[in-house]
Amino acid sequence: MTKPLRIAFMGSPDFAVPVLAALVEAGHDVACVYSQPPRPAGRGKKLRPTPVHQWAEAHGLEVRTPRSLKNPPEQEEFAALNLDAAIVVAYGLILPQAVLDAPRLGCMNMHASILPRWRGAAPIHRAIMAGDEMTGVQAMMMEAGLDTGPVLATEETRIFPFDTTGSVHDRLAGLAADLAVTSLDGLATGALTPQPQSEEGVTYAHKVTAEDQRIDWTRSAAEIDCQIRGLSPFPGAWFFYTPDGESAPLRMKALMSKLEPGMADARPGTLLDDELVVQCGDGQAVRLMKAQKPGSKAMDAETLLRGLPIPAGAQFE
RNA sequence: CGCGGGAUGGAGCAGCCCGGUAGCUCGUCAGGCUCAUAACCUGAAGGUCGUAGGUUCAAAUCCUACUCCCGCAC
Repeated sequence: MTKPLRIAFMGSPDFAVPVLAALVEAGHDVACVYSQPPRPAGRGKKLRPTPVHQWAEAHGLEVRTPRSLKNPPEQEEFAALNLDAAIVVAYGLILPQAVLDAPRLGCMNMHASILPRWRGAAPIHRAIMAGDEMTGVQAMMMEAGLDTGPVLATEETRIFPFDTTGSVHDRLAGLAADLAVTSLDGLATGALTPQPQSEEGVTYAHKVTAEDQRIDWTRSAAEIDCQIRGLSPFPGAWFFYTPDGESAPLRMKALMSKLEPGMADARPGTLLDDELVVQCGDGQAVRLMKAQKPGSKAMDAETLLRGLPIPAGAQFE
């Protein structure tokens, strides 16, 4: 690094924490950390500060949690920080033009996809659910549009058949931390020049909704496998299973899977053996490697079946 | 006070409604069988039944409070 910069960090979830930590580690002067306000979350509706908020506080950094940056007083306070740059990672608030323009070098965003594919809120989930084989992180300069700005630097990584959103999330967070430091450096020295995004191949990574989470066993095995891994460990793909002699269906979460050969004449959702191989809609099948039943933790298939045997021929819905 | 489920040897569960000597599937250890094995056979160790009180001749089981965990909602 040439010389320390005076920066603000804006971020909220776990993904952003390693980036903040790396910037602090690199010796930059973090004048202020912006994060989403604490919200009622978890079981008893307790107010919970975001992971970035907690980390910043634990490390003695000033934290601001405005509900919005649209009002002038908030923008003036931001401008008064007299920043070289702001680094934004999954902050969750829209930055108005006045904020984007305030830092001397502008606002740099770390995004978890190869743009312009998967602009928006849930790029990792969407990339895995769509069956993408490659993804990555990018450093880009922010504009008014949603993830439309020119790109400074890219770090790619493969998505393997055994990857989940959790594993890719962690890998990308590490890459993002390194890339943020080098990109900020390159931006300051002029070694890196922002390049406009391609106008082709634009897709949007919409937030994961309740409809995305229910497994439809008539879909293809490949689609279901991607859905399960793309929603693992959070929020989890699920289905219903009603054990023999029970009236109430169990809401089961599927958290890891892999493709298996199916049976031509089996109905989708049928168990082909007593080890959680489930027939899907295209004649193929998926094996559930990790799952969770109501009230308990996620377990690997063998452990789950020890307490809850599920026989061949059972039906998932 | 948002709704509901749960806590039982190392792991996953049953037993609780209708109080009365702690059970299942695994794992571990020892021995056996086998060319051999994560396979099979035999045996053993291992639990103050989440914590604290209460009711009772007697509490895993009934009552009260608390702690932690899970799902939904958010």
